[in-house]
Amino acid sequence: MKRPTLQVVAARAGVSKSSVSRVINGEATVAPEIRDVVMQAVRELGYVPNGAARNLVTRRTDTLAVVVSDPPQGVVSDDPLFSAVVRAISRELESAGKRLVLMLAESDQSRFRVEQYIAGGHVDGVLLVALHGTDPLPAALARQDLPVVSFNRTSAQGVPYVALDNTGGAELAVRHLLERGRRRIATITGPLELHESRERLAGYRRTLQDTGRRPMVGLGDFTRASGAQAMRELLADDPELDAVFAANDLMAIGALRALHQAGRRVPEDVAVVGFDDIEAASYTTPALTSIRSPMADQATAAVHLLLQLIDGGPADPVIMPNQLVIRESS
Amino acid sequence: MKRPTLQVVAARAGVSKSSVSRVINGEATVAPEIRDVVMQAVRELGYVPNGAARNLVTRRTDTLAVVVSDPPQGVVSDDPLFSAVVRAISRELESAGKRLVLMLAESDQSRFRVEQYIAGGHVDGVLLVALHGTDPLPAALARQDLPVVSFNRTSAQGVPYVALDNTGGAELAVRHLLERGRRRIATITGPLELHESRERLAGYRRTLQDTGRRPMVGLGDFTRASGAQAMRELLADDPELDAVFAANDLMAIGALRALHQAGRRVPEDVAVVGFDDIEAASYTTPALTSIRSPMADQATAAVHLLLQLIDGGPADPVIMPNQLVIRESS
DNA sequence: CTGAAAGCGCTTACAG
DNA sequence: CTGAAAGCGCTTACAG
Repeated sequence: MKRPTLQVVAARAGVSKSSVSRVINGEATVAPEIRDVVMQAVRELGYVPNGAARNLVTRRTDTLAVVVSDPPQGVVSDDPLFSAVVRAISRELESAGKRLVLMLAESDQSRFRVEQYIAGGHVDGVLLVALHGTDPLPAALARQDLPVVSFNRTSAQGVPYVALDNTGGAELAVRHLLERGRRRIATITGPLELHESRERLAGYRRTLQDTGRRPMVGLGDFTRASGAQAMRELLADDPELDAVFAANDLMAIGALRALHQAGRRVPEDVAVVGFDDIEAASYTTPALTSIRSPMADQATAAVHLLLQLIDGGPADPVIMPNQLVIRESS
Repeated sequence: MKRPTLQVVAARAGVSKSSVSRVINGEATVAPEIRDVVMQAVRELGYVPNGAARNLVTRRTDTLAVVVSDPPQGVVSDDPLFSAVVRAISRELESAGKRLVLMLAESDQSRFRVEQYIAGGHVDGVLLVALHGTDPLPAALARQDLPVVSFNRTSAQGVPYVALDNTGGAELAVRHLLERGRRRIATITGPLELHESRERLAGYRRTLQDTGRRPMVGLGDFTRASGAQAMRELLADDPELDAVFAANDLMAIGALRALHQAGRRVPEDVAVVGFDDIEAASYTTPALTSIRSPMADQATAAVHLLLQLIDGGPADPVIMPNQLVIRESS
């Protein structure tokens, strides 16, 4: 059975299509008796406006795209934070009466599809998550003169963002290790294509440098396996190291495992600090000290910024502060 | 600057709108020279068809909704599997040229919004994830005569599903513990509103029953914290228990921690088996034995089933088998 | 405050 | 194979 249209609601209510439309859209200038008879008809017929027809004329879709631009290995979208971020975004959009189209851009082809989709006028704005520094997407989207907000800092000009204070977070971590009396503090980095990885590394370097210590850098890619691998390499390079700052918790968990296998006690022999404070950080043995990133708040802020931008408001970048959470591993 | 329409492409190419439309949609009956001149104009103008206008007439949107019907605590959407599932679905849809609208239905209000959205003709089909046994959504959606596939078995009649063999998985786990010579095997359940929780519990009960052993059931809700809590209670009830089957890995991880704190060695004193085989299972100390659920395959199968249904094909339920992965904890 | 009419940008029979 | 015309289901000036 076909879905009823405005037309048939109007017929049923004995008024014009215009009036039905006005009632549906809650316009003030409608006589109460017309409102009532229309609402009655709407209810009886189970009428719901056709979205496509409405979008076509209003040029609004009340839909925002969340584009996760992530390499195929899934640096970000396999991350436990992914759910938290998507969830927070979804809730925020929901309470604003908007919808969320999720697109993963893992390849050039899918990146192209994203652009096409956006160009097709399907969404009112775009939230970019997990960009590489060299990602072509922000620039491409900015060209479409559609509101865009990035969840990371980007190299593209004029794309507003809501970012973590990654440098500051790394400083917190390293300073904490120094205060604990650690002398040989290594770091395990995320993939260096990502801004946040570079910033966390920079924070580590700068803090060590201020105290005249030598940096020791192991390369990871934000996965547990890479954290374990980098830890083994760091131990081989300097068996005397007494602390490690991993640029995210997953790698810290991998490092804990590698340290355990190498017979090192944590924190007695080697102190470990992670970054993100995912739920799993409380459940490792020993429980992991970490830098808490307010991901949910960041997501909320990003959505707000985007909605504000869509309404023609200003778009000043936002930097979210972090917090050190001390547990057993340091 | 306004986006170009079919109209202006036609003018530029010196042909009718009909012809442009045919070229865009790749119809065979177009003269090569017309095709060329149209493609040229499309390229020069950067033309992309307006989605709303197209949807309005074709009645297809090439968009599918993924509805995560989850209580506010987020039993499922905070789960590490959430990313894996969403990711697999997204990839599969992408390769089929479809889009994904993600909706979380956490309250009656948001459930209503989901229904409205679906009724608005915005999507061609719906994939339901994480249903309670009593969730009203499947029935409500089925009434809209729109293709629906559930990621769980549902109580609603006529909603095809792709489910795990939860009962069989639980049997694998318990049988394994019995083979290891364990005598007092407890279980920690998921929230019993969820079908899968009940099925895993049923598999546990049946297997124990077959060997005449007494069931010991602790109630959890799929979170780590609940696993730890249930483990403490089970230990208080029966300090002699020598094995526990947790209905998911997160709870198993919580249980490991509680056992550690209670001074029990794993697996010497108590063997532990989880369910799902999330990545974290390999990184616990000791590494966790688990039942591997082919979540990605399940997601792929669900998408296939839905696409098939949309094309008017049959919709036979699918049950995915599980596999025991033995590690150090048992 | 209400209604008739135009129009949003496409696709699709229908002639030719 | 191509084009003119109708129509998808809405909203929105414009009269009244």
